[in-house]
Amino acid sequence: MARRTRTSGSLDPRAESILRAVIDEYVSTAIPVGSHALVERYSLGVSSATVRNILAALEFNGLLTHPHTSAGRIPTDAGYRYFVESISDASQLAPVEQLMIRHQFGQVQHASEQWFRLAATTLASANRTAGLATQAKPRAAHVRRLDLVSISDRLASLIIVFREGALRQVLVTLAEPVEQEDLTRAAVILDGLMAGRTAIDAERALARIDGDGPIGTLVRRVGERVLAAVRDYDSTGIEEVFSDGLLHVMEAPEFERSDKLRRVFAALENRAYLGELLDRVAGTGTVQVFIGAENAPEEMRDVSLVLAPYGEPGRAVGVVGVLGPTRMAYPQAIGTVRFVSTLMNELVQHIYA
Amino acid sequence: MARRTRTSGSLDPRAESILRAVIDEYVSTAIPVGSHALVERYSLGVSSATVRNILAALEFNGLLTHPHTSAGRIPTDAGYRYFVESISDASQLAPVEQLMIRHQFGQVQHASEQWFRLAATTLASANRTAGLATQAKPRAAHVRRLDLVSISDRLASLIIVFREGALRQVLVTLAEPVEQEDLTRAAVILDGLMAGRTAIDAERALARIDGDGPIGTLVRRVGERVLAAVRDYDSTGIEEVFSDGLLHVMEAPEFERSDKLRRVFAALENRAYLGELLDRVAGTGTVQVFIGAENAPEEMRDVSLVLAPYGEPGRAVGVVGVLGPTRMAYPQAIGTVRFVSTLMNELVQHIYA
DNA sequence: CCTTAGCACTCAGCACCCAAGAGTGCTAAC
DNA sequence: GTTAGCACTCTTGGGTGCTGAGTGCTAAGG
Repeated sequence: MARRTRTSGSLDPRAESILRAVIDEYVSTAIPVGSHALVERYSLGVSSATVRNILAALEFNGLLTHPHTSAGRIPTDAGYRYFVESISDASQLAPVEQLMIRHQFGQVQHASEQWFRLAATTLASANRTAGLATQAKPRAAHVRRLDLVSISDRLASLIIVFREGALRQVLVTLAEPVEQEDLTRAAVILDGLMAGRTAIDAERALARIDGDGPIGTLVRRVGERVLAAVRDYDSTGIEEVFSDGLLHVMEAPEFERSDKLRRVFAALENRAYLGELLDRVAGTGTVQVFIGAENAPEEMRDVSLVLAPYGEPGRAVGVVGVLGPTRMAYPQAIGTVRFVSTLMNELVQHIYA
Repeated sequence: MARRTRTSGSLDPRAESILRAVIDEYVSTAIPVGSHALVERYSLGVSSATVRNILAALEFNGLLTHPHTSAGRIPTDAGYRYFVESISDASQLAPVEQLMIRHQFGQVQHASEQWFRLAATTLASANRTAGLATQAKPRAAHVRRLDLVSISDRLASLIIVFREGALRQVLVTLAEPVEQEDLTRAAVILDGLMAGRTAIDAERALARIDGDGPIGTLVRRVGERVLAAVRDYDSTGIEEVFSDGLLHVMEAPEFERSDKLRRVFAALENRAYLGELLDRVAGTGTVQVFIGAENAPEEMRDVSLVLAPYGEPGRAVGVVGVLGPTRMAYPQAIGTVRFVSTLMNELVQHIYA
């Protein structure tokens, strides 16, 4: 027994193919898989006894485990990890699926802010898991445009458009009634002052304004609000994590009992950790997989994430991905996530071109 | 037995107080309540045998039921309905709670579009149920402001501000490169043309534009997109139903098994029916309660909704409310929903003032 | 040295039963 | 009209025993 004790390093090809078979089988059935089922369903060319020996070795290596003595084997997080490492480069999405996804994206070209939602929805339905996506967010916010719209006597709506097309709307209460004309005038001044600038530059520019006259005070007052909004936009790590397809996750038998399911929801609400992951992923240029207990937070223990960044490195970056049970079809997930992220790249580049 | 056979009409005061006691007890414990528990915990001044007689009568009237022979009573939908009818006018929220809610709303006065989200969140946490809210939406959309912002050579962002402050952003691809200057010029023309108009008026105005010169074609092209956006805004029944506090619903023991819980999620995704309800509620000026099987769709059978409209009748109307198990603390729910809706009224009136 | 057949052993899952307890409905007395 | 008493019902939980899947080990065979 235990011919190999190294947990890392590559496995004997036969052991590896059996690991694959176990994962394949378990991912599709959710039932622990025994030696007999393996020789029956996969042409391994050996008897169940031999398979048992290999299974025992894989278990010794920490790649498989037993729910109980007389049950079949299930992959451990380490087992999935090994599996994922061994396939992640090769996992290309089938052309049919590529086409289907591309088609979906073709439908909504014009509604920019909907892209990332669509990405989540697409990923969810393609993998039957939860899909996640964030909007592309820049390193340092650049204001592209400012506008002030009168809503009532003393209330105006301040609209800020950022370079990558994100929008912020802020209500501004005014000390005294102001006409739309004056608002427009103030907006033009502010626009000239701040457009194309980052928060720091804009602050400097604003400081040079003289506070004389009603327009001057208005500009100053609104200017402060703009700065606050820009800083806020800068500081929020993740904009908003849009998720879709939770119903798919509910279907997984491992979340049959609602307390298990609760944890999944809690995981999705754990913005702090999600944000950390997203940052980490945004740094790398490629698909990243986080499996079960590799995630620090307790409630993430039985879910896996497959995430990929998109956007222009150093300018605006967002993340798309998938969240599901650790028992997940990783090759499929990695393939679709990678494909969707390249699609999103194209869309972002289209904007910056 | 069966001294009274009328399902509607008022009950003998003693029977009513026992119905209340059953509901009160069952709502807080989720355990079927028996005659013994009632005489023990509520000072009814009669023996359990008498209570049993009354319970039997209430069951005959369809207000209570039995899960099985040797179990206590639980309220039927009709029972809840009777109960709700008997208290709905009186249910004022405790001043302490009013203060707490008011305080929460005080925090975010400036971020208009966040109001309705806050309403949902507040309702969710106050009732430990799911909170729902839609944005206030006008009968006929009035455009308040248009703006065109260059994003790249042939791509511009069209921003439409509606009277009640809602925003729409649409990407417009251009046949040939256009400078921001020309975009601004076109935006000013369109703005003059459409501001303050409904879709029908704006269409007429647009038709009168001559299509000459590059600006003319640009105006026409963008104008079409504006009309499409306005019509779209007009036609979507419900904007978006924001919900929060699903975790609370997951905690309810009746949704222990995830297939039951699934139905709740399905109910939330049933936009068609929700939209219908919201329309119905928006028509009336007051809190409406929809209990269990009173809802037509199958997946709504075991949830109740407490909804109230807010806004200015005939101008912009939205809905706030609560979704939870039929075993819900109705007086509390009705109280908070009513209170939040009046708060939202104040906010909307502030905008239209 | 690896493979395989055979066999004893383990253990979850299921069916089944039984006793306890909660609660009812009915009857007869007050 | 109310209540005590009682027989009856039905869920719940614990306990038992069986079955089948699956393992690990051993010994024989290539």
